[in-house]
Amino acid sequence: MKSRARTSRSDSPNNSITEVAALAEVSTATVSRVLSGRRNKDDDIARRVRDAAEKLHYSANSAASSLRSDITNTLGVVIPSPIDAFSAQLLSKLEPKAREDGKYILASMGETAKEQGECIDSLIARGVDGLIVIPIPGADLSEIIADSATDKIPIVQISGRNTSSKVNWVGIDGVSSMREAITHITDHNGTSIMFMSAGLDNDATADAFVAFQNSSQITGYLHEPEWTTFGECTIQRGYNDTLKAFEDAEDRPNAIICSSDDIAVGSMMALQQLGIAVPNEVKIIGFGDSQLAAAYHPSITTLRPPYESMAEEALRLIKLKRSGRHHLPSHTAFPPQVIRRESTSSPRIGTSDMADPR
Amino acid sequence: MKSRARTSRSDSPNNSITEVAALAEVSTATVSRVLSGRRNKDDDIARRVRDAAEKLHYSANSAASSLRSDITNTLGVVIPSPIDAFSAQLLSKLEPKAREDGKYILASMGETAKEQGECIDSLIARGVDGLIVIPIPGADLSEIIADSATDKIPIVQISGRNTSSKVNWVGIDGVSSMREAITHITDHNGTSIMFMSAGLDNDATADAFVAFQNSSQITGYLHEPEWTTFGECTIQRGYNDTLKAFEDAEDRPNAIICSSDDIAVGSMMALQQLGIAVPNEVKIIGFGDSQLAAAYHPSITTLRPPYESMAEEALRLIKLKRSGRHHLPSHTAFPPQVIRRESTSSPRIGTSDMADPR
DNA sequence: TTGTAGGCGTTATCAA
DNA sequence: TTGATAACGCCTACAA
Repeated sequence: MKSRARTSRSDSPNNSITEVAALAEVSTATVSRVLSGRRNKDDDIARRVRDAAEKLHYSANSAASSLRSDITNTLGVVIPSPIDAFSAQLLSKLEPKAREDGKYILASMGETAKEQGECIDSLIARGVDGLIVIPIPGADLSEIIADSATDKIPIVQISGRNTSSKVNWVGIDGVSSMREAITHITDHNGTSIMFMSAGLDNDATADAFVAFQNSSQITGYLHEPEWTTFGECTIQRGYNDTLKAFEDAEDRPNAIICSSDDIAVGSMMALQQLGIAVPNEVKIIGFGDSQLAAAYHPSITTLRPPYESMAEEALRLIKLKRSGRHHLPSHTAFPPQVIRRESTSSPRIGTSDMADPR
Repeated sequence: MKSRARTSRSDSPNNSITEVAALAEVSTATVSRVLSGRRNKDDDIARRVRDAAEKLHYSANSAASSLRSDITNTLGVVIPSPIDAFSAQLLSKLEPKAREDGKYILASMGETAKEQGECIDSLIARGVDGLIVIPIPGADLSEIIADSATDKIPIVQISGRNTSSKVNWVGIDGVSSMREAITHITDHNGTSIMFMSAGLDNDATADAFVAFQNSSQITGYLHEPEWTTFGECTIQRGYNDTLKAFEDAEDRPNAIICSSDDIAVGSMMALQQLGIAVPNEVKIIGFGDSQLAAAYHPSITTLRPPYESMAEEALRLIKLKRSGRHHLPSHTAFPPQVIRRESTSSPRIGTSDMADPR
C-alpha cells in the first residue's frame, strides 16, 4: 500500500529515507544516524534532517529496519486473559512504560499451559525483542520457558510457580504480604485471625499467601486450625467458609485475612447476613486492590500488588539482557502496599458515609 | 541475533529460505509459494518443501516478508485500558480470532482522546494491516479516525459515539437492549420500573441505553419521572439513587433496570439495607455480564453485550477492506443476550442456595 | 564526521 | 507451473 501511495505521488524511485536525504541534502546514512539518535550533535545538518523528516511526515519503515538490524521494537506479552484482573493491571502498567522506550506490545493469550507455550513459540518466531509471560494459575511454565530460546531473546516470567532457576522471575513477596496483613490487623486490635488462603489452584495474586504457614511470625495469630482454610479465590468460597467459621457464636475470629478481594467480598456478604458488623466486630482485609473492594460498602482494606514495580523490573531485565551478555537469571519479589479502607478502620459504619454524593 | 545463530551453526551464507529450498531441491520462490499457501497443489514438490521446512524448523522472517509484501500480519487495537471490562472482554474475543487468521495483536492504550489519537497514528506508522479502536467513554474519536489514513488501512471503531459516517462502526444495539430488558422484566411481572441510565459520560456498555427515552415501546413502563435517573455507572450511584427512589414506602418500583452491573450491585446493597427482598419484592437486571453480577448473592440477571459478534464483525470488515477496494463504511449494531439469574427469577431466595458448595 | 555501497530474507515480476 | 532476478527500505561496514 505504501508503495502505491508513493507511486501515485511520483513515478521516480523515491524510497522514503532517500527523499528525506535529498531534501536535507545529505546522504541516507546521515539521515539514518540523525533520526536514530546515533549522532548527537545538534548542528545544522541535524536540524536540516529533522526538518526534512517532519516536512515529509517521514517515519522509518519498521519492517525494513527490523530486517536490517534484527530489532523489531516489539515485546511479546503472554497472559491468561485480559479479563483476569492481575493480567489487566500489569498490562496497563507495561504498555505505557514500553512505549516510552519505543517498544510495542504484541499481546497474546493462552488459557492453558499448552496454549501459552504455543504463544511463546509463535512470538519468538515473530521476532519479538523480548517476552513477558504471566502463567495461568497453577501451571508451571518455567520448564517451557526455559526450553524456549532463552539464550536468544530475554524472557521474564511474572508471578506464578517457577521451579526452574534458569528463568527470570518477577513477582509478589508472599512473606511481606502476610506480614503486612497481620501487622495491619494487629495494629487495629485484631487478635484472633481467620485466614482464607488460596489453594493449590491458586491464582496470581493469591500466590503471595502460599507456602509460609510455618512462618514463626504468624503462627501465633492463627491458633484455631479450622480458621485457616484453603480453596478457590472466589466470592462463593469466602461466603461459605465464613459462614462455617462463624457458626459457633461463642468462639469467633475478630479479624479475617483473605487471599483475594473476591474472598473478602464473599466473607462480607456472609457477615452481613449473620448481622455481624464490619469493622466494629470483625476487621477484614483482602488482596488485589480490585475495583470491587474499593466500591463495596463498607469499602474493603486490601493489599495492592506491586504492579508498577513488577512491570518496571520486567522491562528492565529485558533491556539489560539485550545489551549485556548472559547475566544470571534474576528472581525478584516486591512487597505489596496496604490500601486502608473502612473494613479495618476505627469503628462505626453507617449509611451516612455513603448517602452523601461522591 | 538470528544471524548469530546461523553463523554459529555454519559459516556459509545460509539464508533460511535458501536452506529450505536447497534441502527440498527447488527454488526459493517455490518454497515461498508453497509455504504461503499460494500454491495449492499437494504434489511431491509441496511435500518436499513442507518436510524440509519442518526439518529445519523454518518459519519465515516476518520483517523480510513485511518489507517485501507490505503486509505485516499485525492488527492494531487501541483501547482505553485493559482494566476496563468492556475492552478486556472484547480483546479476549479478538485475539484468538485474529490469531486464527495468522494476525498478531498490537495492543495500545490511551486514557484520553488525544492519547488515543497518538496511538492510532503510531500504529499506522508502524504499518499495521488494520486498526480497531475502542474510544474512551464520552470521547468522539470518529473525527480523528476519519482524519487518519482511512483510505490506506481499514479502521473499525467499536462502540462509542460516532458522528462521522465515514468510519466503520460496530457496537451494541441500544434499542434492542432496552427492549430485551423491559420484555424480560414484564415477563416476570415487573410493572412499575425504575431505570438507572448512564449519563453523558457514559461508558461503552452503557451507551446502549442512551438516546431512546422517547421510544414509545418503553415510555409506558417508566411512568414516574423521578424513577428514571442519569449518572455514573458505579456501585455508589446505584446505591444512592435506589435509596432515594425507595424513600416513599407507599409508592415504590417493583423492578429496576440498570445500565451497568455495577449500578445493579449498588442498588442491591441499598435494597438489602432497606430490607427489601430481591427478587420477591423487586426484580432487578443489570448490564455487562460482569463476574460480579454472576457471583453476587443473589446472582444478578444481566444483559451480555455481543462481544463475540462485535469482534467477528470488526475483523471481517478489516479483512474485507483489505481485499476489495473502497466499500462504503459500515455501521452495525448487535443485540445483547439476556443472562437469566436469581435477581429476576421466580420468588424465594435463601441461604440454602449458596450454602451448598459449587 | 560523512558518504558509498552492499546486504538483511522475502516476495513479485517476468521469462522460460 | 517453476526458476532466476530484482526490488522492498533501511542500516552499517568501510572508505574517504
